[in-house]
Amino acid sequence: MLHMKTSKRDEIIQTAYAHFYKEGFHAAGVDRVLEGTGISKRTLYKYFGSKEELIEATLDHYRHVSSDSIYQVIEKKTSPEDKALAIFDWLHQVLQSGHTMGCYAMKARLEYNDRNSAIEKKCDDYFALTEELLYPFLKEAGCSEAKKLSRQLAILFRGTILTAQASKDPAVVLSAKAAAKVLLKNAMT
Amino acid sequence: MLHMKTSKRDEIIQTAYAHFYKEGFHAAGVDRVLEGTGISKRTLYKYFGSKEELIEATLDHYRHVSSDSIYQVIEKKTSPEDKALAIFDWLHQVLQSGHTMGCYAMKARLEYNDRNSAIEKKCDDYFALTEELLYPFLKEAGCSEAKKLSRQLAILFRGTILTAQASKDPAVVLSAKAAAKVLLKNAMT
DNA sequence: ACCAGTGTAAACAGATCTGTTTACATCTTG
DNA sequence: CAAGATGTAAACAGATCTGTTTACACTGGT
Repeated sequence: MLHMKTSKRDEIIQTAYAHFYKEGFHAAGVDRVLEGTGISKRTLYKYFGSKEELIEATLDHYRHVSSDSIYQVIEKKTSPEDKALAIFDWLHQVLQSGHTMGCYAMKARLEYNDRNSAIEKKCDDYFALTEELLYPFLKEAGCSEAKKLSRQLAILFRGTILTAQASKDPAVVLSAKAAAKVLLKNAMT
Repeated sequence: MLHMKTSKRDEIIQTAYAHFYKEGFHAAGVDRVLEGTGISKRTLYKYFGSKEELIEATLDHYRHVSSDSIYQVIEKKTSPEDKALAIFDWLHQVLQSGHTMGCYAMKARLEYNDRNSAIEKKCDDYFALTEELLYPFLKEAGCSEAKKLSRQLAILFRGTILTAQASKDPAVVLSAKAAAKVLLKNAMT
């Protein structure tokens, strides 16, 4: 029973996630999200108090999916340097698989800037993940000012996601990874 | 006569630009954009065939305003290295003046991804400007692979705009500028 | 068999969206 | 003054938006 509830909830989240990702948050209405799923609006509004609450849930979903996917690539690397740079390998891989929709959280962050602080927070928390992911590897690699570098690489990484989405050219990622390598090498005193 | 026409057109563009920037493109309706301006919808649809055509015009407007603003900061710098890095000074200045709405073209690009190719193109052209702006300065500074570096710095810059918008912390820009300096120095063989 | 829980389907409310059309005011120019 | 261009105001069309409500079907546990 509780299991079925959760699965229904997840079903809604996944459908909504796909629609919002492809069409945008304001552009995709709740009706269209549910269209053809056999799920009624009533059910949606039972699990989620509002469309924006549903969006928050999809951001949680994105965080989990995205995190798992990145760590799968990281785990294949051995050295802490390679683990830190693996985010670029991950992105390159994603782009080559044909996914050019960019970062879900970035879309949400820009569409709800100064409009919904709960959504803003979920996005900002997601952004913070990149820095938190990088830090221990940079520390382990023995680089000076690991905190500062993790922030710099995270900034570079965000720019890479956006630029790769716009240009649809995976080579952008290689270019950015080369820059990341320079920054990493420079921090190794 | 022609002058008045143009001024009316510009008036619409500026009002629309402000609304779309603050509220988002799908979130701001044409009615709300015109509300309180004394301009009728009929006039808007005379100058612009559709809302999306109007959005294209606001992107042109943003390109001009933004370009002029950046070059004003660049002109104060003397060395080509400082001129190349001036985009970060410009951004820092913008943020400290309280503007935290991010990049207008970035918003448009993400909101109309795979939905309107004319808008996508205007945004992509805007993004390309950064690289085109950087290139001659890097070349003049005598750095190797100026093309590659201009792209890398542009990527870093885009990430900086996004991160600064989300964090609302101008210090992010200083951190990114430091990274840019490292990349620049590294390219000076 | 019964009842509570869970679900769909669909009408409904009230707002808002893009875009058109009608009617009327104002302003310039001959 | 008269003609034409340009503008506002406002109704209108038809679609879509979020969110609520009503009515009814199914299902599992006792």
